Amino acid sequence: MCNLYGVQPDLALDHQLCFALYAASRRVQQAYRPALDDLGLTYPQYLVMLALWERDGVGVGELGERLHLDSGTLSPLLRRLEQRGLVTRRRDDPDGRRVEILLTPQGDALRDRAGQVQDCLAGQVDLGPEQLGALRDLARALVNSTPRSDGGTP
Amino acid sequence: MCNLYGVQPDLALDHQLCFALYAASRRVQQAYRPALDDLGLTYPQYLVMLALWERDGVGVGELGERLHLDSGTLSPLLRRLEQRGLVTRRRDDPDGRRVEILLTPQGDALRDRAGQVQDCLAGQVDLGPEQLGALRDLARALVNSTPRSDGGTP
DNA sequence: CACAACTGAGTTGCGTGCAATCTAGCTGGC
DNA sequence: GCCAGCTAGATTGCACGCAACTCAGTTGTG
Repeated sequence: MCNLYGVQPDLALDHQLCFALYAASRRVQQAYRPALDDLGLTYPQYLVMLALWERDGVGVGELGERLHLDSGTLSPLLRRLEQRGLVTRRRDDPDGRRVEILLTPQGDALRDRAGQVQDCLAGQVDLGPEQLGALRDLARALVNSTPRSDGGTP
Repeated sequence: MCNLYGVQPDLALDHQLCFALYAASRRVQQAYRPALDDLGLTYPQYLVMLALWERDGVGVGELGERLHLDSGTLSPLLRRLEQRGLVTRRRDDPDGRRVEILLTPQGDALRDRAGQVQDCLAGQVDLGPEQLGALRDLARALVNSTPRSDGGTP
């Protein structure tokens, strides 16, 4: 845990938090994939739909704030969701720069089928509900710690 | 908050394990980025180097097994590492299909500078060592649970 | 030995993530 | 009213991930 130039600070892959999170995140995406294929959604698209089911009629920026994503990622993603008829983008606000994202009836209806997506995880992951809850809370704490600012290593 | 179909299992974004892990993983990548920029590595490239510092002279398949990545991801990544002079790929084994990945002296030397990369996380994340350890263990348990097989939702 | 089945890497296509840049629209100072 | 500066999205370029496929090389069977 300490590192000068002499001591080697445990570079082993398996001991790295970064790798554990990286692999766990992709592992969960794999677990969701079959269910999401049924809905015709990718994993990030599913997360966007989750956010919109919670509250739509928001701008791209607000959506990105909730998902920690920027317009460079969301713009093309939302275009695809629009092409599939799940959302619409309106640009007629008082503020002509804003684009409002709204669910279509189709997009809203998809919500009823989304419950089964979560059940998919339960059958595939060997962690108890308690452990999953703890993992979720820890991960959430990690996300909210010290938002993107300058890096270290001055 | 509840739809028909009886019990609605809480579709709120913030309660989802999938989102927590997804966001946490990207958050950690952001924390590492400044330090990795100094080394001229991307985050996945850094993980590959970690694996190779642990043991090199391995085939692409073995490397992928350790990292849970397939050749479709590793082949181009390794090509870039080779272009930067950090690894070499040899194809003269007894088994002519195998490609052995070996660290160059440069790639090996980079290891001495990699210690500082981990210190970068410590200053940016508001989790104690205990919590980080717990998170790592949980995430690792999740990764190793029920490897990629068929999906759910029969 | 001949040949089908298998295997290890590589390639292709598509959808992210994200930095950097661009563009259109708004806003404040004069 | 005018223009510099700001802001919200969109676009561009590059590097993943991963499914699907190709290709070269090996192995098992007769």
